[in-house]
Amino acid sequence: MILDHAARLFRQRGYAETSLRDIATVCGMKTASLYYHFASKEEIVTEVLNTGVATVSEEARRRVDLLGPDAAPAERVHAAISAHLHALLEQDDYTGANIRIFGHVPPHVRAATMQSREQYEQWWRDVLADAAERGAIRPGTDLAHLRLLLLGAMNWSVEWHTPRPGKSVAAIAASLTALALHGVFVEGLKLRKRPLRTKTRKPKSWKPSLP
Amino acid sequence: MILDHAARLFRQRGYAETSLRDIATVCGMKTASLYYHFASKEEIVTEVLNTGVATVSEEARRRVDLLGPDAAPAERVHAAISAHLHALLEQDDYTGANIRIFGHVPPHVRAATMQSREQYEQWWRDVLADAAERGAIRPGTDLAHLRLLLLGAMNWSVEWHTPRPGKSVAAIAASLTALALHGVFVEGLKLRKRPLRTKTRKPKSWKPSLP
DNA sequence: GTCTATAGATAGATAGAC
DNA sequence: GTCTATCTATCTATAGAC
Repeated sequence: MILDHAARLFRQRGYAETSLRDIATVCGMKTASLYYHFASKEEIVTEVLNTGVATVSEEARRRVDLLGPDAAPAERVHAAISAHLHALLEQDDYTGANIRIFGHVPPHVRAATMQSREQYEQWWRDVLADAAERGAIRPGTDLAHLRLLLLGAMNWSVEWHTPRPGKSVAAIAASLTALALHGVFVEGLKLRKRPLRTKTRKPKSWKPSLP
Repeated sequence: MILDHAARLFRQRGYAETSLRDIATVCGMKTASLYYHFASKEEIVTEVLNTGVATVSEEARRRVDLLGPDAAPAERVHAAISAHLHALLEQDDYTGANIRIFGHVPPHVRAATMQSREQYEQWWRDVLADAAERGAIRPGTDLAHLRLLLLGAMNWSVEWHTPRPGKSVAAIAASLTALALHGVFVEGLKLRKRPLRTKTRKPKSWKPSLP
């Protein structure tokens, strides 16, 4: 399918960096043939963007609804995080393309795909507001910041995650859920004194990876 | 300064979406004049990217070092988060441009700016590893995930933050630090029963904003 | 449905006058 | 240092044959 190839290229290279010639080539055809199926590059990218939101939105709703209406808020948040990351990193290329190129498409294309994005964002507001109403979220928490920071932590993973055996997306979801639930710091702990060092830290070799 | 204008346009519009003509225009000159100062568009973007990393790196080290070597790990992490967000959203356009376009520049430009990025990333590893060694981080925490998720939550803010009176960057830093330290969920709580509803949730009007 | 051929616009980059 | 003029490449898109 043409859109599948387009989504993959957009996710990998970006919008402006992907020409119709590139898309046509991986589809095994010439540039002009694309115009039998689509009116313009903007029509192609609009469909890719909308499909991307639909994919992650449906997956997230499905996974959360599966838990039933009386599941613990923490379970619901974990399901939402897990589903979002799955759609973004494993399901197909549409959601990842949306996240990577949305801010780089022409303004009227952004406007045309904004509404579906907003609806999905609203669903996240509802999930967190529901948890708060049920008393599961610490009073005083800024729910808007919480939502934006969680979505940011997830969305940015398209910049650094590379599928590898032993590096499961489920583990990322578990890490982020744990972070959201109870953080990572030990509190009320008597800190160990900083050990004396003559050198800074182990200059151990590290693999290049974003960011 | 030419690079200042270039950084602003790259951050606002993206790399491919910003032409040398655009940069020249806001500089009050013609395209050809840029070639007296720079050899190519790639040279311009390389300098912008490297300056972006230098800015955030210097600001973060400065802010953390200011606390002294025996400051509590939580204080150091808060300073690091606060400095990163400040550089990204308030200081100038270089860091924001780096975050937004790094994944969209030609591969050899990415390679040429990778090293400074890696060094800054390594500094974050050191900050978190130091906190862990001092016993401040819950055992079993995946430090690589923690770093990537924190940087993601921060970096993604370039996609949604718009400077507005009453919406301080310090508040975002406080929210993320609180999230990292102790999370937002109330634990061991007897959950309130979900209130019965005839309709879903308030369909209240909401303002468009990313994501 | 896919092709060849090409139009029309715009990009990065260069030559040379001032 | 900045300009005008221009080169060359590439892009989106169209026309029309098969």
